[in-house]
Amino acid sequence: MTTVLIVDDQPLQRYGFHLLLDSVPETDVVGEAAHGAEAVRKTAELRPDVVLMDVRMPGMDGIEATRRIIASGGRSRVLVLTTFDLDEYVHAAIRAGASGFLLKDARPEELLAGIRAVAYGDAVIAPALTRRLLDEYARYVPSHRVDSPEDPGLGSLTDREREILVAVGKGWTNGEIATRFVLSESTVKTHVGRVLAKIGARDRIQAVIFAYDHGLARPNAD
Amino acid sequence: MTTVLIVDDQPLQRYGFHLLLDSVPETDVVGEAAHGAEAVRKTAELRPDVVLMDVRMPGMDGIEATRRIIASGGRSRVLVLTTFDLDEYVHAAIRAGASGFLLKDARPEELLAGIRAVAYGDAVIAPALTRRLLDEYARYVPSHRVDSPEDPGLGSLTDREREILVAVGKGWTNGEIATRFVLSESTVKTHVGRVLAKIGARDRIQAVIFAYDHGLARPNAD
DNA sequence: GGGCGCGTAGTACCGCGGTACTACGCGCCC
DNA sequence: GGGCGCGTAGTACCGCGGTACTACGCGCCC
Repeated sequence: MTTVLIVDDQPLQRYGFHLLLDSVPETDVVGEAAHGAEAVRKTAELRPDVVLMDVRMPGMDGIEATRRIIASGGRSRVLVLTTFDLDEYVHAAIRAGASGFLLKDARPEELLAGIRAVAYGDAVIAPALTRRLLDEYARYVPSHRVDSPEDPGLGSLTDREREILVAVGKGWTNGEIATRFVLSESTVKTHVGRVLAKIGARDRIQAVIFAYDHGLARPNAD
Repeated sequence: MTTVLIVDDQPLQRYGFHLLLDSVPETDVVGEAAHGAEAVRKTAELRPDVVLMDVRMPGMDGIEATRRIIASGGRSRVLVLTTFDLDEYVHAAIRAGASGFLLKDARPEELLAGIRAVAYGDAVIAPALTRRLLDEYARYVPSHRVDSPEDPGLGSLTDREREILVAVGKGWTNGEIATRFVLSESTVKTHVGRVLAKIGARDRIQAVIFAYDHGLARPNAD
């Protein structure tokens, strides 16, 4: 039996969730809360297995409430429900320690499966949000154990390529680099292309970021 | 109708998937492959909507096959199936560009829902794997911190424009910013254009440099 | 009530950026 | 002497980025 606390500022929405959860035997709604502060208080008091948390609420919102609930150290897990798939919310909620994110328009079975998974200690994310999460994950999370022999790229650059990267880091266009280095633009493109491939950058913008992150470019006084 | 290519080295396993997918009207199995190389070839030939990809196979494994399929630029999406929830596989598969990961012991409805989501362009992850993914994500992905008060040029930006500049500083394309901020690409272009004009940048590359020089962007661990 | 700033959104257009090739001279070294 | 890394250069092609507009709803304030 999974105990659930429903948190939403709209009574009708709470009622709907309540009805749904009452319709199956494995969940038991132990309480409701209309805003963040009440959610934090009732979680401490009722110790539900799962807190079904709306994000947008007057006063303390769902993210801050999640943060406090997780920080309090209880074993209640939080399943966040968002109407909009605004990333700021998702990021903030992940950081706050939520166990899942589903969109409010999820089908009933999805919601129930989500609650089941969260109660079990797993986590769930709505498919529509997962796509972007994976993209971002792939970009930021270092690929330990797989590749990266300590210096992904930089060491494999030739002297010329490093010069080119520095020039790119200054914000110069291919044409400007060609003029300053006395090369054809084709040659510059060839070099830039190789640099991008070696450092794993999608375009010169990410190369600029790479240059800054690796100390190849340094802030000017503007 | 979603067309599916089944990739698994075990004939019995393929047979099981085939039966399952044939049992519902919305999926159509257009082929099978017994190893990675065959999967790559048949994907190019049959152009299925979804490739159901086993990880562990003799010869070219599912990860490498996924990498090649995604790199080839077709519109086939890959749903990876793992028997074990080994992290190395998950990481590698995310980096390879897979649209989803499910455990082989998933319930039939989960698998079908997964295929549906992936075909639709979304992504899915088995709840048991999501937990760890979120933890790692929260550890590595930097939070959107908007700091740094008054600054020449910077002060004339509206809040929205400053948000856009920060996003540009992360190396995001206009399309990515539009998706993450839930805006049209036109709107993003309008914002970016105004930002460039206000800070006196020629293009977004100089805007990235500006962001770094003014502390709006900060190096990540990479 | 009208003006204004802001955020949103669209159309049209063009050029730079990036990819995918091929090519070749030069110097080095097995 | 042939292979190889490197720097140079070209062609072809396409898409994203950026510009130049217009437009409109909303909230604020004179």
